[in-house]
Amino acid sequence: MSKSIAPNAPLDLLPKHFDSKTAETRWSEYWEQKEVYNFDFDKPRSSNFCIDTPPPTVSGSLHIGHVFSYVQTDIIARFQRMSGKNVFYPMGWDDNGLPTERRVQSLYHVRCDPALPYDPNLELEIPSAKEKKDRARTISRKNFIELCQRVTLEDEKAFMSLFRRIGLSVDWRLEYATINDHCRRIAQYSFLDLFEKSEVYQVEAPCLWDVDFQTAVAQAELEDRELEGAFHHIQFGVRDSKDQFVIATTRPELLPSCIGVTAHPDDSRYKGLIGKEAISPLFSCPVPIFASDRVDPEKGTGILMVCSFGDQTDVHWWKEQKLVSRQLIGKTGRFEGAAFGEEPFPSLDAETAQNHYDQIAGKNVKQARQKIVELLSQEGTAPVGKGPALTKAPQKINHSVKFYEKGERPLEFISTRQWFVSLLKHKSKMLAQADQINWHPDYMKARYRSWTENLNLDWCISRQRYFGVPIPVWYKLDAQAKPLFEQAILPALDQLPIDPMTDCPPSYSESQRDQPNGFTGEMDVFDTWFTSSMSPQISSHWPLDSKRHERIFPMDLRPQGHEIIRTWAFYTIAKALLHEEKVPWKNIALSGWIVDPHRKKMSKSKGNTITPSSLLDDYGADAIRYWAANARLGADTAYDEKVFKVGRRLVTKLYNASRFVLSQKSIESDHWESLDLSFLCRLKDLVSKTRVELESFNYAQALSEIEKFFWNSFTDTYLELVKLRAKKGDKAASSCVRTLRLSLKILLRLFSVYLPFICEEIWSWEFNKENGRRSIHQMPWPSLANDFKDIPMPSSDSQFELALKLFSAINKHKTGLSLSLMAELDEFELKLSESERAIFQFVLPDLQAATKVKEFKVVPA
RNA sequence: GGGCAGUUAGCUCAGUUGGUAGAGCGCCACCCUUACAAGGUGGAUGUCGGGGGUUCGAGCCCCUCACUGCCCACCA
Repeated sequence: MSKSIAPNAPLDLLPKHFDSKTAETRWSEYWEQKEVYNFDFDKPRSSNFCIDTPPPTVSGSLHIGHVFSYVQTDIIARFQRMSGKNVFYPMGWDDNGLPTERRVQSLYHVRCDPALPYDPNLELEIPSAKEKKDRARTISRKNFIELCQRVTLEDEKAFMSLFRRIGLSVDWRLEYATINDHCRRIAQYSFLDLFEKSEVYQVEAPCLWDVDFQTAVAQAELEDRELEGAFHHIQFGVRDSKDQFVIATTRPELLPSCIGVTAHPDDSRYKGLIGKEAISPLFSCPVPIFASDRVDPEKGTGILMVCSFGDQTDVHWWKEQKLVSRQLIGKTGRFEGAAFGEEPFPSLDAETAQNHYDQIAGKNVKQARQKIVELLSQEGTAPVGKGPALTKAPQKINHSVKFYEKGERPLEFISTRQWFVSLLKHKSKMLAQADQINWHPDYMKARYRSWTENLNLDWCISRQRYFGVPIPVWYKLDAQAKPLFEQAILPALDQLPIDPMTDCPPSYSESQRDQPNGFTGEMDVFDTWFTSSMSPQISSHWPLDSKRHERIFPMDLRPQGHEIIRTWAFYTIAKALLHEEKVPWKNIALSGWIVDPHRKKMSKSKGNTITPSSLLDDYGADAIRYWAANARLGADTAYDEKVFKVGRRLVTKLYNASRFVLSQKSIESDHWESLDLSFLCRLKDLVSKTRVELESFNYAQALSEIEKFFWNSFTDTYLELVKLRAKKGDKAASSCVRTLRLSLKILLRLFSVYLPFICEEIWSWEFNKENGRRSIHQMPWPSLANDFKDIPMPSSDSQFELALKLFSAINKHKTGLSLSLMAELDEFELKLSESERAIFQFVLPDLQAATKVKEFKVVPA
């Protein structure tokens, strides 16, 4: 604990320098021990301010971006707390999901194989680089999950220690991890509730599929990437005719999956073909030719092949035209076997088709493309004529291709059975919900709107992965032990959380698992957003504790990054709507990004991140917080170490000025000097202004005002003016010493939301004793009613304004003459307006003392 | 292709309802001054992205163009 210092301590008793590192540890422990940030569960909703803290993905990487946005939220939390709110400020860890799986796979060099039995004695060491060159070891799902939990536990500790070090005023009793029992219970209940409301469904249909991770993904997780591709011009024949036409495709390898051909209904070139059947080259497969206004006659050759499935439009045509499916690319991204001449692969020349396809089967997309282009280039492959079906050399183009945001190969549309949440039918409600939320900055709402308006797939929530919350469903098996997916068995609320792979459904016994007429457990887990979209309810314990829920939900503030509006914000709004027809929060604050000097977002994958710990060592937590507080909401910030230096300088100045102020002795008196009151008047304006700014989340503007006041008005002017008077020991001295102390007391509280460590340190020297030894962070925010009561406040700060102006003019004069500011001047001429002359007498004594001017000659301006 | 931001001093950024362009850093000069040399005082630095318009007056309002970043769409 900090050594306690008597009021009006001589300067030399106060430590000369501020040791930020020891102060950070000391005060973090103090706040924890004194429960300074604890939420009071007994208070009514109206007195609470609830924050839906983003649970960071604990994937091992800590970077300066984490510090940036979390500090911004902390400033708002601290302000609300000092404004009298009972602040609910939890911290969660988003630990389940792919980032953790990937980390475990690479750290331990393992892969999960759900078919393997659990090995309770598995001991894994972190392998050497040499061992990592061998094939990865396969382990059971349960062993794999245990490894994930081991890794995330370590990561969570590192995150927690960073967050404590930067002084987040989190109530750590409210900590959660999205894989823990409580979160699994809430996520699974969410599913049960949606199931009951018929807002979830399962369907076997073409879904977005990542062939590397071998899982379905949702529309929100897509990313377009610009890739080099090529238009391949391929000749098709027409059945019972000598006609031919040429399609253009970037995916020639899908030729064996061709299920149709389409052109625009108004395209005169192809009008005559509509309704006929096209014959594909190599496979001689007859497919219908139909018209569609989705075809752009300008693009390619204006006629194209529909495959199962090249893209979402193919899926659309497949459904619309009731085409057959000729899915050939399997879940691993390789072409599966097919028998040509049999349904669904008819062929007018089955033998040749099979011969061609045998050269494709087993290949991945890239290899298959190469092979098929090679085949199409052979003479005689054209359905009409004797040339190659590939009518000309491929034309290179750049086009955007859909990827899973974490994936490395383009997504495929693959038909699989997946669970979905209905969203498309709620679009208009989803848009209306957004209008009930205040967006900061306001223009960010447009991103939510455009995403919602353009949404074209329901939310695929099932993932074929391992480290996640299991979908709480079992299925009945028929007499052949085939699952009856439409006969889902759901657990009761009080059974949750469950794992259908190890838990048994009600009224069944474990011996019936996977047996004829028994049951089978759902293997899939939820999309991680399915759990994190419940973060407000995870905190409010819906539906388990309705009293708590009502006191916390809807929350007051959701802070988050603008890149996850379409995921986290969107899904959270959706869940609150579907579960309770409510909005999850009143406000959403979107923080900007940290960008590198080239204005690129800092991210681990780009390798341009900065680790916070060395910066914290060099500049101290308060200085780092100062940097974060400088950026407005929504605005991206260039990483610039100069700002840390400015922050450190502010901390030092605050420390030194406070040492001076608190070492001044004063006598009992209620006398106030006019100039002192004038200065307080200016401070009063600052107090009102900053409150307004902070209430609307404009922490950066408020800081700039406070800082400006502190440097220009307080340390550079007022303090210099009264420095000598303060030592006199009379009534006038008492007035300025009380003014200094009051100002400091107010300024420290204003700064405390930004610089909690230095402010607590200074507060502990003396002010804490006046208030029953409370932390500065438990003090009320400065207010006109409390801090200025019993002080005869003037109506304006004109006297101080004049003093500031004259003091600066005299300093300028001395500097111009290369004189020390302490140099004496015999005479100085002041040009004053009439109103200035009227108040000059109140400014004169301190001005004279501070400037050492023997005589002022006042002339009219 | 549609949309949202941004473009202000060498750098990073403020600029409230239209009223004589700002801060910090950097640079230069001066000052060892009893809270602070991890300091202080002062100085120089701008066609406010280009063009047009409204207005007595535009960094701010309107139109237009350019560039940067992002969001969304297209994806044969």
